[in-house]
Formats: sequence, structure tokens, C-alpha cells
Amino acid sequence: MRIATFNVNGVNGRLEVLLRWLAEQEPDVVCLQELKAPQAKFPAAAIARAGYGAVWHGQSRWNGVAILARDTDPILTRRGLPGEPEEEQARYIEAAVRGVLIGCLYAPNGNPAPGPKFDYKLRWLDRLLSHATNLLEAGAPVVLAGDYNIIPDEIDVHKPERWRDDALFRPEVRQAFERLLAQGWTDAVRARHPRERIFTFWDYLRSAWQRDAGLRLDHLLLSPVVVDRLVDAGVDREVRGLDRASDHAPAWIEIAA
DNA sequence: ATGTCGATCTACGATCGA
Repeated sequence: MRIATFNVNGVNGRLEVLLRWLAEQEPDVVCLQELKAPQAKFPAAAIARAGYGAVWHGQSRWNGVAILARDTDPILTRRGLPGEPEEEQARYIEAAVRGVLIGCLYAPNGNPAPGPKFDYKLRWLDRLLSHATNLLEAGAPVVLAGDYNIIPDEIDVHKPERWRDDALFRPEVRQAFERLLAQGWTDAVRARHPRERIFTFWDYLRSAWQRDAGLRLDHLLLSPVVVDRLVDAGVDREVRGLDRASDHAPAWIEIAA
């Protein structure tokens, strides 16, 4: 069973790229972020024609998250994190697919730091950590996948010194990621490739893709029972090189059925 | 400092967030 996460950067603007990748890789579960589409404009019909059921949490202009499931419908368990105000940004959705609970998240970018956007990012991560610890309690198989907007470590960024003061790499957010791991979650791609330089994002600016000046921002965190089933993990880099590509590439895990 | 996207409005260019 293959579970992937992909920040599409506009689900309608990138529909061709998304459908092509779905057809080629046939992932069983897909977490999408940055839909940039209101609830009514999610391309559910085209995605259904590709063979996927979907649940989504849209928002006009920005944010937006979705969970797709091949040949079945995800069973929605929540939209938004616990304790969020009703008018909160659309950054979290959760559903059960084939016996695995899938949390799909899009953490705030947080730049510029310091500032109100950075403060919002830290508050949002606090809410995520509270929910994450509750998810572990039952001992069920859970995958928390998405764009964390966190560079976990120096190996995850092409030039660490240039990113020292950026909201993606500040100690406060790296510590939030470490606290998730301390709760008992496993960073699947890093666990599978302990010393490899792996990126999931390349900026549109300054020919970042051509220079391979990337960052690793998209992560799949596994609860302990899922780690026991982990077979492989990786990144579909070639998707970043397609015409009209997102600035992110999909990251994925393969777990024993 | 650099300077690219998608979506949306300020609407055939400008803006915001990333």
C-alpha cells in the first residue's frame, strides 16, 4: 500500500500534472496541500474519473487540503484541528482509508520571522502536537503526512547557513518537529535513508530546480505499528521537472498491506 | 538584493502569500 503527500500549489492550475502522476504511480492514498480552491471548486469529478474517492477542506485563494483514496472513499474523521476557531485556515483534514488513519496537514509558512505570521505558525504547531499525542494513545496505525514547512536538519537544506533565520529552519520549529519524534512518531523518508540528501521543494526563484537548491519540507510521520510495516520510502523528484510543475515533489511510503 | 508562481481583485495589470 503506497501513501503519498503532494503540495500541488493549486489543484486546478496543476490538474494535468496531478492526473499524470496519479496515472503513472497509482498511489493508494494521496494527501494534497495548497489546493488554492474553495470547497465548491475542487475538481472531484476529474479525480473520480482517475479512480479516486476524495474528501477535502477547501478555502478561497489559499491553503486547502484533501485526501484521495484509490478505488474507495476515504472515511472523513475530522476537518481542522481540535480547538481551532470555526473560521480557521483550511490546513488539516483526517480520514480512515483501508484501516489506516490518515492525517493530512499543511503547516503555516511563518515568514517573516519574527512576527505575527511566525507566532501563528508556532501556535498552529502546538495544536498539531496536542492532537498528534492523542492520535498515538490508541495504538492504531496512523500516518501524519503533509507539508510541515519545517526543515528538520542541516542535511535537509542545500545551504543551511542561508536559512538560519528563516521561519522554515528556526530553532523553535525544528524543536516542534523533534518533539513530534519524541512523542513516538517516525520520519519515514529519513528512517529509510539515514544519511542521504533528499529534497521535496525547489523554489521557482533563482533556478533553484536547475541548481538542485532544494529543501526537505514534506514529511510522512508514522505511528509505531506503521513503522513495523514500512517497506520503502522516497520522493518522486521527476514530478518537479514537468511542465507547469508545482514547486514541491511528492513524497511517499510503501507499507505492507 | 535577487524575482516565479496561482488565484483573485484592484479586472487585460496589480496584489498577496508562498
